Amino acid sequence: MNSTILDIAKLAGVSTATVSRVLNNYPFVKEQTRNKVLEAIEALNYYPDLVARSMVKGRTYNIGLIVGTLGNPFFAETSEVIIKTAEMYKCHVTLCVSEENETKLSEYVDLLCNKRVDGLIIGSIFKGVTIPRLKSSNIPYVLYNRKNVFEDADYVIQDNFQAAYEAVNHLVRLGHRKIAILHGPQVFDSVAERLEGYYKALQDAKLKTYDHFHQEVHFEKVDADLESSMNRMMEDKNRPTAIFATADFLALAAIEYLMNKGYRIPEDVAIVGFDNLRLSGHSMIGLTTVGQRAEDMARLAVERLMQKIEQTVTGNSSEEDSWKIRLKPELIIRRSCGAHLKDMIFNP
Amino acid sequence: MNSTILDIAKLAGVSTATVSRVLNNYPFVKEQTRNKVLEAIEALNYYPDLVARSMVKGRTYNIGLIVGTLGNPFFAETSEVIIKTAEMYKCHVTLCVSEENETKLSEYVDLLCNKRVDGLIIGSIFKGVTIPRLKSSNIPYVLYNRKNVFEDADYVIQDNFQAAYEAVNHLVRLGHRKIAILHGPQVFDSVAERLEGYYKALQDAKLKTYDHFHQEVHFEKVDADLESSMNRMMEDKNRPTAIFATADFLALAAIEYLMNKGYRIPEDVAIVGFDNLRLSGHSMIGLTTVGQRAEDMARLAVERLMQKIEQTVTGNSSEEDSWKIRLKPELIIRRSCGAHLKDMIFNP
DNA sequence: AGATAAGTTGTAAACGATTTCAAACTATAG
DNA sequence: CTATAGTTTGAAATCGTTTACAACTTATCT
Repeated sequence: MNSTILDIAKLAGVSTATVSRVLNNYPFVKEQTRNKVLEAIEALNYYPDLVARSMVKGRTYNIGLIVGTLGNPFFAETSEVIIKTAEMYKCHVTLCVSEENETKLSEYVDLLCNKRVDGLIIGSIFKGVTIPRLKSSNIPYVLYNRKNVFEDADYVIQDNFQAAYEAVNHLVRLGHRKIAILHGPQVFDSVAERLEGYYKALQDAKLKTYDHFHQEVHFEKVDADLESSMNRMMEDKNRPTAIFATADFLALAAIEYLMNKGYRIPEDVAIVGFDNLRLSGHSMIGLTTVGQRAEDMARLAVERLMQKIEQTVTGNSSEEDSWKIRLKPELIIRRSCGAHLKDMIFNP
Repeated sequence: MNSTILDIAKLAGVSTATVSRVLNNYPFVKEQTRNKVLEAIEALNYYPDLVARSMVKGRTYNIGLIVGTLGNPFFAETSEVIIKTAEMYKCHVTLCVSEENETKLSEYVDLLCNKRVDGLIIGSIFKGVTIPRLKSSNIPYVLYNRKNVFEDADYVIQDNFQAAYEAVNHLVRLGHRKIAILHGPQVFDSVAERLEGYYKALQDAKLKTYDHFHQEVHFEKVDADLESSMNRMMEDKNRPTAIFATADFLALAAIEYLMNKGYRIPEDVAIVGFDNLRLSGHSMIGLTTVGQRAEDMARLAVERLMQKIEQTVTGNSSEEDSWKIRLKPELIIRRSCGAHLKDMIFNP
């Protein structure tokens, strides 16, 4: 169907080697032959078969990207940045959604390796999990957003601990003494670190916490889980006056729950989230939150991956350089924490 | 580095043909040899090279997906559904973001074809544009969300005209006489159709429209554009009492603008959007909007594409079946249109 | 002119699988 | 015991490129 390099060669009256040379802009091709070949290419409407090229070159110019779900705006946004950045290196990306499922993740890695992707970027990984193929094959890969598969993996993440600490501390400084936390699954090290930040902030402020003050929500059944979590948290006589949610979408859901129950935000309950989703900044919402440097994370991950791929291909993987980056996020103060109520601020 | 089928063959003491046979579960391989081969595979930690396989099979089990931007939740969500659906057909997807740029779109199609993807799903296409490679190569492809590249392309879209008609008509029935429209670029046929629906609804209700009642916002510079568009619309003495936005994110931005200017929603200005983004349903927002059947669209697009690929591969492209699907969206009534204000409804 | 270098091309071997074809082996029936 | 059909295997071609190597031309220098 498609014409091949051989067709071109025949039509132009040269060898396939020569065609390949003009295709790849080698020097030392006589202008005259180059033109003959170019004409043949034009005439036969030829396009190179990148699959064949990949096979002999040993590079596909494809990288694999595994994220939890594109329903999470963080992943959607970073995926786009990754795609665009990869493009600067002439790479395409094959996108997989793991649904945060360990088995699927492992299968994707296998499949992508079999497809001979040049490298892997993984945004969806779990605390203690090791992925066999990632160890056995020596494909370059970079983690982002989460770390902790095994010791020596390169990654770029947020400083989750610090960010959570500051977020909670902000609530403390606004006078809150009863601060609860609504968090995602602890198998994500990011969540675990945010929890630690929360506890440290409480401890430094000498505040007590209670069992019903920290509630875990499972991502698979957010709606049901959230309802019961919030019930446990708010139906106790000893109610929190502020809630730190480890993700904006949890914060938004909490707000929804609270408003439906007749609580005012932030007067009755102050809320701080984490992520800074686009909608969180909307004036009808005004969620105080931790702004992730999502774009930086995505871009850095790709740049590092490309560097590793380059090393692999040139065999210069000499240096034992590990690469672990921890970005400093920023607290974005809006309405939901009550900081705009002047009389409250700095008046503990 | 990686072991090949030849290594397996040697170790197992058979030919590569036999190895291939057990790899592909052919019948007629003696149990004993099968086991020898399996052992060798195990021993050498062998994984098939899918690139090589693609070359001889003439199928990559890869499809290309081109969307405008993952920043648009509609594309993020549909991309995920497409990825998951494709997976059921054992296909991976290479995702490209065109940024709604015609040239890029064309280049992506070229590149993806060169990569020998089995098919293409395109969500980002323009009204009059033709993409040369789509015509010249006979790669199967399906459009979704927008149509209208050239006459005979398969597509699945919303019934944008009807949906817009109903949305505007809803405002009419709520008693509004001055209904404006805030819309995206008309190069998208979806937008153009929504405009037509708007005009038809006004016409049927014998309502007048004014120049400053319809404002176009360009996606590249939404913020600046929106500000000036809304200024033109609202600073006229003859102000609309209701606005139909052809996209939720425009509606949300409009709400933000209006609230900052001190208007109350929906008492001063009623708003209806289009998309039903997740956040539009949030109780702090309550945007009345048109619910797209995004998931259906995505799933159907993949299913059709796979069908076409199957036809291509078996050569059964006999029937002249064109496939054009128009899904019926649904109006989702929430607070922003004012329908909950009982005294207004059905009392024009 | 002859040596040397530089430019230009073609032959053939990869890359790692699948697949056609024929050959060899085994079992069954007459 | 032989014909026949059904199993089981391997040799070699194939997919569409790139590339190492050798060979042949042409230009340059002494």
